[in-house]
Amino acid sequence: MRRHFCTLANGAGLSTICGKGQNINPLVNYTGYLLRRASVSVMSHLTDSLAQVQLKPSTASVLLFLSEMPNSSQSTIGAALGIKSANMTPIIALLESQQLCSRNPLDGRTFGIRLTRSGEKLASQVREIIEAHEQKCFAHFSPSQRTALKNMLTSIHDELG
Amino acid sequence: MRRHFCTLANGAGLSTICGKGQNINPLVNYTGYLLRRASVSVMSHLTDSLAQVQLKPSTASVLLFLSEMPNSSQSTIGAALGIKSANMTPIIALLESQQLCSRNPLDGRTFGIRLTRSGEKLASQVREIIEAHEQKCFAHFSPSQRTALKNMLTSIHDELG
DNA sequence: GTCAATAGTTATATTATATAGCTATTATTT
DNA sequence: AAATAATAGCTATATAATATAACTATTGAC
Repeated sequence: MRRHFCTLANGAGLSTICGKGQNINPLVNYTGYLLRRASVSVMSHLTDSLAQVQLKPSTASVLLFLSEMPNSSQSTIGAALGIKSANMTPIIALLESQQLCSRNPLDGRTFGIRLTRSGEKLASQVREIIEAHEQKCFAHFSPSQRTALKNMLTSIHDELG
Repeated sequence: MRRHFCTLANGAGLSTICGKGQNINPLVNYTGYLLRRASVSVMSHLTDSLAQVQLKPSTASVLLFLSEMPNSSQSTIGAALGIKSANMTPIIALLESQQLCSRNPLDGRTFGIRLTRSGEKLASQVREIIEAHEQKCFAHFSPSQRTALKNMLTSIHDELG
């Protein structure tokens, strides 16, 4: 079920150089392009990793969020994860239909969402899967490099916010 | 036409800390998550920027590629940019329908794609738009930080390739 | 010359986004 | 307290970027 995100000629990566020291892909000079390509690669690997528990990345992110922030409302989850309420609805509906969470009214229009026992169990599995996934994607960086990377990625998001 | 990619509560960024020094979003510990969020923010800004020339990011990337690698075949473009041939077809068809490129048979099954005069002109505009976009997204980093970031993003992609 | 690989196309599916419009409820403001 | 605004959630629907599978025609290899 492996996605073929890397389709560069002869299976080469973005850093591939051809004969005369000239790059195959002129877009690699753009940081935004490299960010996008890296993200697609990592998301593809994540999708594959999560397939063993039949979760999509977005659903898994909600599950993990709920595991650490129990009884959050849909709007709180969406605000934190950048998921609009219109797109939150089917995610929660799916989790609920699989008895992974339940909805408890907080007031007349708001529900607190809680993971069930099996929801918590699945969240633990997801945590393990993601640890391995992160290992695979980023283990070749030193701790200080990883910290620097995380800070830069955070600031990119915040700068555009 | 601005997309609302940042929907965090009170408009806060990923680095937001709440009362007790505890983070709102437990997922920010994952590098892959931060990479994804940063990429979505940047792509959203790019989409908005390219709207003035009525191009989508994928179409614009093909245009830029062709501008620097003229007479490439669809499969070559796709291999370099990570676009499958099935998805390449409508992109080239669109560019051709707008007289931005032309297809010249290289042999019985392969076409070399060349930008037309107006295709080259549009590519120049795109280059300017992207320079400004990159400036907006990454100007707050020092040159050495930007170099480090680009190297890390490249290695992430290559590591998974 | 046969067979395998490649270039390109078509049709279609999936995931993550987005908008607009709606109801019901809660909060604010006179 | 009544009127109005804001919020929570839902439905329907659209778009962009992926993906697969099946197909034709052509080229390359043994």
